[in-house]
Amino acid sequence: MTSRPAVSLAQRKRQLVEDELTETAFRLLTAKGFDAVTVDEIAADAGVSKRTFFRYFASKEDVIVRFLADLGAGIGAELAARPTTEPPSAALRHAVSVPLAACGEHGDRALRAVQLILRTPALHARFLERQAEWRERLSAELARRLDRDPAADLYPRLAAGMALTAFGAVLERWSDSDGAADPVALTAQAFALLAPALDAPAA
Amino acid sequence: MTSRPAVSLAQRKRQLVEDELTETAFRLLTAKGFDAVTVDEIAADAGVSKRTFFRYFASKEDVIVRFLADLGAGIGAELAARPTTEPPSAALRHAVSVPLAACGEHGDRALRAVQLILRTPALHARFLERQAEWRERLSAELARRLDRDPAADLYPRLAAGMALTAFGAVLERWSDSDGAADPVALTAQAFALLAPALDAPAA
DNA sequence: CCGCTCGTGTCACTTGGTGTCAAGACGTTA
DNA sequence: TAACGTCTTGACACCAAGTGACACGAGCGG
Repeated sequence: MTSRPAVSLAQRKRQLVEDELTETAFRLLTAKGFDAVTVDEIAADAGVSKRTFFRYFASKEDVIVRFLADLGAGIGAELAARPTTEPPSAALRHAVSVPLAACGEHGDRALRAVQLILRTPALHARFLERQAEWRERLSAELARRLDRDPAADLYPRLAAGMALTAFGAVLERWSDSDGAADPVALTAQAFALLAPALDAPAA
Repeated sequence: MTSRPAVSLAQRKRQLVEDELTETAFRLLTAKGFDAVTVDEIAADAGVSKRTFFRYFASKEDVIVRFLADLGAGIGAELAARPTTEPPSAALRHAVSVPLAACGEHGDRALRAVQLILRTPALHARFLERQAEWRERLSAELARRLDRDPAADLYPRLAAGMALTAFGAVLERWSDSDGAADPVALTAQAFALLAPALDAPAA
């Protein structure tokens, strides 16, 4: 009777467990603080074993950070999708705006995740690690786009770093304002400041 | 007969233990890799107990990272020492050059520390954490210096981020070149690229 | 000489994280 | 329906990073 589902039952179960784990972790961690909650506690509360928790997440930090990490992972691809005619500052601004805008829309959930991350050293460290990965992708994409030699030329690396500096600054402002500030507007401001360096004629 | 020493015996003993621990950790970690060495091993090799190790260092990462962290901790102070008449790009360049030049002079030791840090995720993460602290100091100092309101103005935060982006990029190049590249020259290049944004007329 | 403080070692403990294995749920085929 | 292979899970043991408590000994002041 029921048509064969596009995703198997097993896959849906897996997704269910992951969601439950994320949900539970989120609730407990925001309520009690990162260090005051053990993985055992999260797992028990979600109705699975500790071992299962680690089959879904690489670390305790991962549950929270993955939230943002997934958003930012696409930055490199966003940049690649921008027309080559666009000056770097505009292309980077658009690439960075995508995850930031997504944050703004996700509302409360994303806000609390960001606040937790920025205020918890362990989470912040993991987040910075992810950013470093994004930076490498961005840098490579910029080098390709502008046909620069990334081994001899500092520009791609610095431009990628500047874009992510803007990203971090905007995220911080947004977090500190409890979501009141507009991420996209802040991004525009930041890139207006960076543009003179980003778009300077080739050295 | 011997005059009362400026530093007490106890203090010198403490320094001795710390140096021995650092030395041992450095040797073992660079030889076998970060994950392949336990704290027990380092402590035993240095002739103390694991407990003592943790009385000197907050974590396994700390032994190595403190190396660089101590260098960079002074960046904020360096900036404060620069004349106010200097444009931001020059002042920041000098502030950042100090620890970088120190790296270049320390020779092999610093180089291997940096390479270990940049290639080991756990160490890299801790290092990024430290950098975030430096950035806050730098940002506050810039705001004071230029009389900008750090709550409303993105400039201090972004400028500090740019300076540290340059710092990181130079460190990476230096590390990848096995110490062949000149850190100070690289820093000059980097800041030449950033200057148009750093020194842009006030928004 | 006595007592004090400080650094250290020992021991026990918590917690993050992993390897292993056996048991159950599911999909497939006969 | 029965049998088979795969995937996921829980239970258990285990390792290593940290931490707290306490007892011991060396140096120092009275």
